[in-house]
Amino acid sequence: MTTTSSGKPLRADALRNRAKVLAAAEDVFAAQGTSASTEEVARRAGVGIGTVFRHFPTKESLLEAVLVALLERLAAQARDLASAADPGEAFFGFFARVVAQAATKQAVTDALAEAGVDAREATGRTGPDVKAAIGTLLERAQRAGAVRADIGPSEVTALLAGISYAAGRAGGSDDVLRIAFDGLRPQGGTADQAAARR
Amino acid sequence: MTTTSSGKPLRADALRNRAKVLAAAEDVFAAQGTSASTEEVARRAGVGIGTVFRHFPTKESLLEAVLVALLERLAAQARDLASAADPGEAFFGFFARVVAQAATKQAVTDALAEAGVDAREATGRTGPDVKAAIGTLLERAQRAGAVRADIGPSEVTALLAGISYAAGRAGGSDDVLRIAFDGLRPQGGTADQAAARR
DNA sequence: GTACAATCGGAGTTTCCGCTCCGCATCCGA
DNA sequence: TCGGATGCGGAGCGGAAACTCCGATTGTAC
Repeated sequence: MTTTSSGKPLRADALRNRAKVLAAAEDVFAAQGTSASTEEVARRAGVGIGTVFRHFPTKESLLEAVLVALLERLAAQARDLASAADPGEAFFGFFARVVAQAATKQAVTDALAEAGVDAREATGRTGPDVKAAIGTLLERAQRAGAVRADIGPSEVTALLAGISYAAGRAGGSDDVLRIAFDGLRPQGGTADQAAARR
Repeated sequence: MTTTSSGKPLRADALRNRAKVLAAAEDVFAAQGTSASTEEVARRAGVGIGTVFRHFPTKESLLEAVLVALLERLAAQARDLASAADPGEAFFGFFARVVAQAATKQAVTDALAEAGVDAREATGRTGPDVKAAIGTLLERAQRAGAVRADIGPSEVTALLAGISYAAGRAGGSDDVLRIAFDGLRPQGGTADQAAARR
């Protein structure tokens, strides 16, 4: 991450500017949505527009870089929790934390959706990372009996994106989260069986 | 809905064109997302751009009209199911139907989100309609013991929006739907749940 | 049938935004 | 310290999309 795509080492100031731009982009996109203008990012970063476009030749590539950074941070958080004492608590805690973040930062939701569908270039590389990290978190929780056994990382990621979306819009995210958690726990039987039993 | 905002009766052709524009807008926004151009809508409707802007002075107002139409249709569907034989089936069937629609029509998701937050002018009038219709559906299902008793229409609407969003992006919508349904059912109260709730 | 008003159509205007270009500033190796 | 290479800044280009305006057209009352 310290070189350009052509392999040349970057000058010190260029490296600094690249970081400034990335941080500013993250702020701006989080606050105003992904349709915020590149000029706004440049202003926030305290650099010229030309600088932004030199480091990220396309607005799409800038967005992608921001999303990748978000996803990497998510993956790191998930990995940190992989060795927690209580697997169930680790899994649900991670879930809740992501949703809480998404409530204010719309970009997180987009990032999660992106990770689910990928099709993008760079996210196609970190997307699986997130899914893998969530996967181990999920597996441990399942082995501990805290989470139902009949779902995989894809379903969790999709649900995460959906609940995050809901939390970002509506106010009462706690209740929705509770419903999702209950749905994720081991069920007393299949849907039909449960219905027949009552 | 047959007069302009100034109260004058509309000419017959104007009325026809207005309907054509609305239908075309619904199609276009469903297919290409809400960022589709007004010109595209006009082309699809077979009218000039000027006509579109006369009936809907702003793109936002056009979008709003489309969303209101969607919400009204949703509310009508919900009301029709309010007298179904099996309240649980009615509730979950409605839920599944909405999600299935959202998988292809992104606009539905936006409409639901809009209904949850409103803040808009016209949706502020039909949003409550949807919520009320869902409310009766929910209440009957709750009284029949098919849905947990500790949630209200707001939570259902939010969850509906979130799951619809997830279904529209990721592929495996069935599994996510299953998780949501299980979360919506009355909870038997596993040891963990009982411990967590108290 | 006629006249008038309402409506239509679409070229043109305005605004906004992604992106380029190139003279100037800054860095860094010798 | 000095010179070449690298990076910076921001005016400006190109195009897309929302919205306006007015002559042509069409519906409707009499």
